[in-house]
Amino acid sequence: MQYLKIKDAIVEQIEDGMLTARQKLPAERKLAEAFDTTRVTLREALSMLEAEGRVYREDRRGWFVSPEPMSYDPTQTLNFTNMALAQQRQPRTELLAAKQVLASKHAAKKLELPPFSDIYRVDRVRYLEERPVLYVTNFIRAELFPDLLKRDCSRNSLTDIYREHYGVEYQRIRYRITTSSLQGEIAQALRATAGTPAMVVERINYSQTGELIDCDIEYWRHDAITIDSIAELSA
Amino acid sequence: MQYLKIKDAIVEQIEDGMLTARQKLPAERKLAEAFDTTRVTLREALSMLEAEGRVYREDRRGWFVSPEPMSYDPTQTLNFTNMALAQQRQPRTELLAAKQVLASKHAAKKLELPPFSDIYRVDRVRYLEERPVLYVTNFIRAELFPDLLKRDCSRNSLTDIYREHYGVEYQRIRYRITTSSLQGEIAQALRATAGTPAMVVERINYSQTGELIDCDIEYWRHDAITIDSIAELSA
DNA sequence: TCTACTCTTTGGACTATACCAATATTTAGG
DNA sequence: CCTAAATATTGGTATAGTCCAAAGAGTAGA
Repeated sequence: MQYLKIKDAIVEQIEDGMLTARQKLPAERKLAEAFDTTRVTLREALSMLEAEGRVYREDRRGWFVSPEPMSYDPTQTLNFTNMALAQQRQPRTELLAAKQVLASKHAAKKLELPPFSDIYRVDRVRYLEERPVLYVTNFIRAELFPDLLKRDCSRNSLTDIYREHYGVEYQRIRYRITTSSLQGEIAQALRATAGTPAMVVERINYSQTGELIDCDIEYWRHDAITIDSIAELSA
Repeated sequence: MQYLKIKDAIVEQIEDGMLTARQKLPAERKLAEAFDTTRVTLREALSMLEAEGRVYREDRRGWFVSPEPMSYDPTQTLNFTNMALAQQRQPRTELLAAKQVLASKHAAKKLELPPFSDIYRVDRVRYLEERPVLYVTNFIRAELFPDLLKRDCSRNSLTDIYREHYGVEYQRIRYRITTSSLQGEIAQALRATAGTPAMVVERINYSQTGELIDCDIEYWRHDAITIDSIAELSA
């Protein structure tokens, strides 16, 4: 089982600091030669390291050393930007689309609305140190936020807009965490190869008055995140 | 991209009910022939389905259709058995080892104890419908539970023993969720191939009096679980 | 009927190679 | 010096086998 040795060798180089976070590994053909094996076996080893979250790849660009994951507490309202800054990371957000649409079956169900209701849909990609790590889609009950899209969604966080312009704040969050893999446009937006392991966080958010506000689906590159939280039991 | 067609064909068969939960897929060689391709490509497709959580494999035994994941709320004290029963699933637990050991560096740190302290270590494998899905290791502060190992750990849940014999209950839980992959003994115990995607849940549990009781590391087959919880924000 | 041994099938791992399209790099041109 | 076109490199996908050890099935013996 030769790929174990390859794995270990690469892990050692990472831990010894020969390879540092976000650094590109040599080309597959070069690595395969260095380890005296074929690309197939080499890629087997790399895929395993990818599953462990030690390396990641960018589609057709190569393999890179994974940086430390960001710690994420779904029970905090802290938005991505503030969460990142609190951890001395460099966040950036790219707005892909913000528009009013008719609710899909899936979105309508999540928002507890009849099919084809008017909702807002906001798609964003979020970066850490210029690496795209998160693809988020928000579905928002339109009737709660008239003219939401006239606010500058590309510069302000949604939670800030909710609070400042509509007096609405998150009070209760239902979340679900699953593992899956990145496909299609989402994979592309994250510069990932289809099939890259992912962590999926789905949240449904309720306001102070118990009203359902919005829901979001987050696709994280799985090595970029660790969920970290505390639960108090009321017993 | 032929493996996409293979994926879709298999997904379709699952969704049409031709293949049902826990059913074994045909042998790789048969499938490869059926799709007119090589085993390498076929395995590529299967690995992708594995990453998506639609199929799983048992080491050297073959590929199977993933059943519905179990929903797991880390903020509930419900132990595995009750959680499973509440969801009409059939749980079983196998005790691998329960012994008093000297704390490893890692365990000592988690338990906030000096190195080489006396602790209990309990290793268990948990099954759903006779499929091994979870490998748990508990590290327990020995001084809080004299003679714990004389109780029947193989028949009773740890939380029950804590409560009934020592009057200790969980009050606060710190948890961390990561994705990784199964390796070595853990993979073996779960009948998994090394490298199988996994969800890792680490918990540190505190009692009513705020005292650190124990911690546990849970390795889940990633397709067997979805984390499902609610957070109330105190704002 | 149950156990122990044998044979066959199957998954895991690996070699060697090939083609294509998207990158990255170099070169030529304004 | 900057831009655009030509070229080289590289990752993604696929073919066609091979070898091995574990698992499963079948068989013979107690």
